[in-house]
Amino acid sequence: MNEKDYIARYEKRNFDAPLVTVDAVLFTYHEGFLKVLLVKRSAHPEKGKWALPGGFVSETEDNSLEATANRKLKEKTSVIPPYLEQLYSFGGPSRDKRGWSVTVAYTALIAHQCCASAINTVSSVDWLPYSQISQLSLAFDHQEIISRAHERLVQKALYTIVPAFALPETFTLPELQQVHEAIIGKPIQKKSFRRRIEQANLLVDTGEKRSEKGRPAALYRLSESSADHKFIRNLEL
Amino acid sequence: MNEKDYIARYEKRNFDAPLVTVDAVLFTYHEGFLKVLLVKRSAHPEKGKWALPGGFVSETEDNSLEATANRKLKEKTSVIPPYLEQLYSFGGPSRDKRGWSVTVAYTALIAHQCCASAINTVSSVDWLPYSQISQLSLAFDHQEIISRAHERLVQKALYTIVPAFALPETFTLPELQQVHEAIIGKPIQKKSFRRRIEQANLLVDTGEKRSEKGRPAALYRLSESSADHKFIRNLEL
DNA sequence: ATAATAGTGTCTTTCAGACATTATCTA
DNA sequence: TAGATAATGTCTGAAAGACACTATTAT
Repeated sequence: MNEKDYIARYEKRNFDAPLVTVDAVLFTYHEGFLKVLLVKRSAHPEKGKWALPGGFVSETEDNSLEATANRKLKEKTSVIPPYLEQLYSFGGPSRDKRGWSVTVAYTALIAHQCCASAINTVSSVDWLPYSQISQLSLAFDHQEIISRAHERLVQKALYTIVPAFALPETFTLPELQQVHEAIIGKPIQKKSFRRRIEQANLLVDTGEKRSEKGRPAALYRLSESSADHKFIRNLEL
Repeated sequence: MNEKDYIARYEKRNFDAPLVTVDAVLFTYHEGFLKVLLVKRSAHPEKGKWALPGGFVSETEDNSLEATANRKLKEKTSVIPPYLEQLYSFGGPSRDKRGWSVTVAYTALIAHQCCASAINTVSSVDWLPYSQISQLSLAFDHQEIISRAHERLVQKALYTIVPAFALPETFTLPELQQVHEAIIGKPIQKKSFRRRIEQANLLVDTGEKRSEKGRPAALYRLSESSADHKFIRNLEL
């Protein structure tokens, strides 16, 4: 038999396959806190519990796993996040009561204001402070997924400026530092933080300033491909 | 309907689900070369092409994705590798002609001698130098998976001593440096390499020496949990 | 002027790069 | 002793930590 015939006769449903879902841990920064987007489950299983936004891969709608993640996030926030990165795949016989399942988890970042309206209009979707999540009873193994996502985000905060995607398009350096500090959970030396960003040319000065109390701060935006930049030396943890 | 009833009535086969496989990029170091284990496909699809060791998740045999990876590697090498880490999941409608598929890829490392006998006895499994793989026509998207695995291994070589798992349990420092150099593809300063390993206490001196030509080199083994150690500063690329 | 916040100067510390030097083995 | 390889000494340079200092706004 040649390959063409083999493919023609192949029947997926003759084989037992795990369930495949995609889940996203969407972080933002708001009012001093690192927050995670959670969705209250309206259907079985785990009905009524908070869970990560996500769901089954659609063979017709999705051209990639990333597409599934973006589609699911858009359903809940009405926008596609500016930063999305695959985190890890979790699989096993008992993480979902329906049977052997795999979820491909993504980490995403977005500015809080970007989807504030979409979220405030429904009660089943909300931002929860990361620090409080460990006290909740989440669906499936989502507690573990979130903690793994946070772990990785901490690392990113030490050698990239990826956390900038949790802020609006323009932001001040003190704001960016606050995000980093909220993520890693301890203060950073202002000088070290600014020096490395300047030397690597990761930000573009918009020329504008933002003033609240005290001296106005310069407003920056991310420069081209600065999301990919890795410092060769980490900040101290 | 309560959750129990829902689960009892749930029928996976009513839903179309992607195929789920696990593939492993198993690296080793031998005779100056970084090599990858490949398997010649004996069945459709992609029959006759070199491919990564891997296959479908078995809902009955496997308790996790890692278990699938280890099972598949053991089938080919007769041993379970000392280092196994999830790399990335690749998914899409066209990477496998049988339909929308997901593969969870792992990176693994093992000493060459560990599985030399199992591999030499069959012609369908072999170590191929990493540098030659890009010229082969591999099955599925395995070319991309290998190149992604290598990318990650290069990074690991710059801030961990994970490459030590490509060597036997005891090894010399010059050997370890050679592995790192084979991975990153350029020479490393001997002093820098040794200094950081010594300061972080990552190796244990066995007290023995190995002599070929010139001064005998001390034999070391990995110390407890040194696989998890991350240097805060990378070596130069 | 004072308080508040933004931003800089500069000294110290840490650790990798460079490369010369010494040590220990075999032939 | 010469050649080979292992291991160390030590100076330089780059970048982070620490923290004092200056700058710019509002009241």
